[in-house]
Amino acid sequence: MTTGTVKPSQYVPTLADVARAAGVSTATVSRCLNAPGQVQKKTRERVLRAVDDLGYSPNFSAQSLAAKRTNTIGAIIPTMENAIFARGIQAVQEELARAGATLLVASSAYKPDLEIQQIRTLVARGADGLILIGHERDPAIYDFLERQNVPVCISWAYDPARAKPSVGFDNRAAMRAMAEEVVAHGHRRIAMISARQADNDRAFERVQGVREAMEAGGLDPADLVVFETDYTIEAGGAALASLVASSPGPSAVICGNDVLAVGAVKAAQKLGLRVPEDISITGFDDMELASVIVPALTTVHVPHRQMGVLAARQLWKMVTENTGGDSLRLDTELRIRGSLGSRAR
Amino acid sequence: MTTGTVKPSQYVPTLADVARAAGVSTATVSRCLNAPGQVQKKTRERVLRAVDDLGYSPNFSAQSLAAKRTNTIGAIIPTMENAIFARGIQAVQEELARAGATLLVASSAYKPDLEIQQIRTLVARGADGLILIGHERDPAIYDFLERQNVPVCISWAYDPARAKPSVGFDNRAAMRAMAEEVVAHGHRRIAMISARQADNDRAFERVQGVREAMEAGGLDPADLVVFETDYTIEAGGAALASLVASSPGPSAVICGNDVLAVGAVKAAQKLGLRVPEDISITGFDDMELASVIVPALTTVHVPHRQMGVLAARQLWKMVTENTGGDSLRLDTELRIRGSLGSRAR
DNA sequence: GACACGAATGTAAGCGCTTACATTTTCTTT
DNA sequence: AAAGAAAATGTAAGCGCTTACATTCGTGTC
Repeated sequence: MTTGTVKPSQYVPTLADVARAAGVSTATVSRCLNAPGQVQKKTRERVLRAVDDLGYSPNFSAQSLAAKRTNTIGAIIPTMENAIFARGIQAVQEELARAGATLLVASSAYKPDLEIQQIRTLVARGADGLILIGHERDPAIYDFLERQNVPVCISWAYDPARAKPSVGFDNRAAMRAMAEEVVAHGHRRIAMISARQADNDRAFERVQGVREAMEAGGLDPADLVVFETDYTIEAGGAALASLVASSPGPSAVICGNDVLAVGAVKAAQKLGLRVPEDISITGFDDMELASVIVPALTTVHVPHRQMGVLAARQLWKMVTENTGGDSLRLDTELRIRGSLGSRAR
Repeated sequence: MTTGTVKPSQYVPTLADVARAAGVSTATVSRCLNAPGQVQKKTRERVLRAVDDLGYSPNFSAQSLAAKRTNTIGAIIPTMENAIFARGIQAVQEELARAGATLLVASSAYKPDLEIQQIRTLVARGADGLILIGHERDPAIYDFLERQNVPVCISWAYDPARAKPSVGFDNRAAMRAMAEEVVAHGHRRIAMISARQADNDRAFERVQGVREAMEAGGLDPADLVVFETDYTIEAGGAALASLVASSPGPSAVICGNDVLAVGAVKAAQKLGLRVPEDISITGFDDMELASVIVPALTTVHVPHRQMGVLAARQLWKMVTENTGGDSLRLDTELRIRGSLGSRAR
């Protein structure tokens, strides 16, 4: 069904139209809108009425071209389809809205080159600052951001040793705590399902965390079998199937995130394995899914919303005060639930 | 940890700098970037080298101010935290990227006035077109969009009788099919957990669908108990608890979406009710959660990704060809799974 | 070799706004 | 009531780009 063909080109009023209608200069109108305190009440009312009458709304491009600010923050996340990013980014948006700024979201699908392209796009669109996930990326792009004078806040990671401030958690320590718990449950044959470490420093850090825990527990970290795959339920399931097919199969499988873990649990059950009696499985993130599944997932709780709020606040401060930012470490918490049991078989 | 204090104000090159460096006019540089065919190979190479050397990238605001287009589409969804919107919107983004356009996402938290504000913001930012969820909103805002000459495509709903083209599914028919299945399973005491109908035409349509199915099945639609609440797992659980506490309790609870249904299933189990032996529960959307939970959710499968792709394509066509758009109906499908059983008690 | 013609390039006028600076008005102060 | 200070408003110069129109260049034709 076609609802029309060619639309008439409507007239959109400009600042100058409002000024004319109100009998003032464009400067006064501009001030009415941006610094109402500077203009007399009587004039202001006249101008605002004209704004209303004409249905004027400012042109963003002109505004930011003239003012050299956009009040816009860009965020580039791996994907919106993972609820944890969606939730964190929702919090960022709400916090920025509170400060009068807008959020531009792009996703990189975990691809470094796509991420670079998105960064360039957002900067070209005049993002006043950027929220990026994880520290690791081509130094050239950091140079570019430096040159363009665009402040950056890293999230979903914490490492005060890096050049850019980060608001997040220590992926390695968090996963180490989880793995220590697994070791404490008597597990010796431990395997891990992870995202590709090469493109993802959080994944890398988490694997390191497991290795550290093994070492601390008297196990040989070289024995850790790491299966790298996509962050999807299906991939997690396939990974688990492949891990248990090997000999000797693991008694505990530590997953890089909850999505993988859910896939692993379902796959294990489909193979006739009982979780946790026959095999223990752990996750990371504590998304809703984790406590809905049976057995509930033992996982690492990450305060995604809070992280989003704090990252937004931090970055906005850097933008408005034109200062470098502070790094902020958030605490994660172990959530021990049904999917982790003591050593089996 | 503070990583810096005051940043030096770096110099960002402009078109004019590139022109000077390459020894051509700004017009030629502009053409090199936007219509390379119009400039001779030799000149083009010289210009592009200058672009590279200087690390030039165009200023978006200036560009769109001059060209009066932004190549930007805005989308306003109720929330990013519901995976189904995240998924649909991710598809929209990918499809638009393919066409060389960018997506701006805002969320309204299901609040009509917040949505209006977001619409105005996006339009002011120069969105060339808008994707909105559901048809129902203040006519004044449609007038505004008409006046601003911003094309709109509605999604997550389908109703060719409305003024704006929609790419989505028939919420009423889809839910009616689900409810007919419930009735066919012998259920007579049916209750529904829904989002607030006043603010949400999809919710309203779904309730109507259930009523139609009851009528068609010889039941009195007035007997339908509708419990309105937020779209969260907890709210779904609370709603279920309250429904079963009433007398006579329902033998089947139809939920407005999967999130509510998951909450309902968990709550029922916590109350010692077996699903579906003691009580049947159905959902809507077929999100991942639906097939992960035990028992798996009987629900209505909605092709969210495809919907996103088609809506994006439709809207972009409206924008570039400056035409009215077509409405497109997508099919939903019943997914009968473990959570629906035959009449109990 | 002069001419016409299309292709390549240049010139310059905006796009709609902000803001430094100039000017006018209003309010104090004596 | 005059002078000076402070507040309100106006003037106009950009911000960095696109694009209509003007100009120049290169080529083929006779």
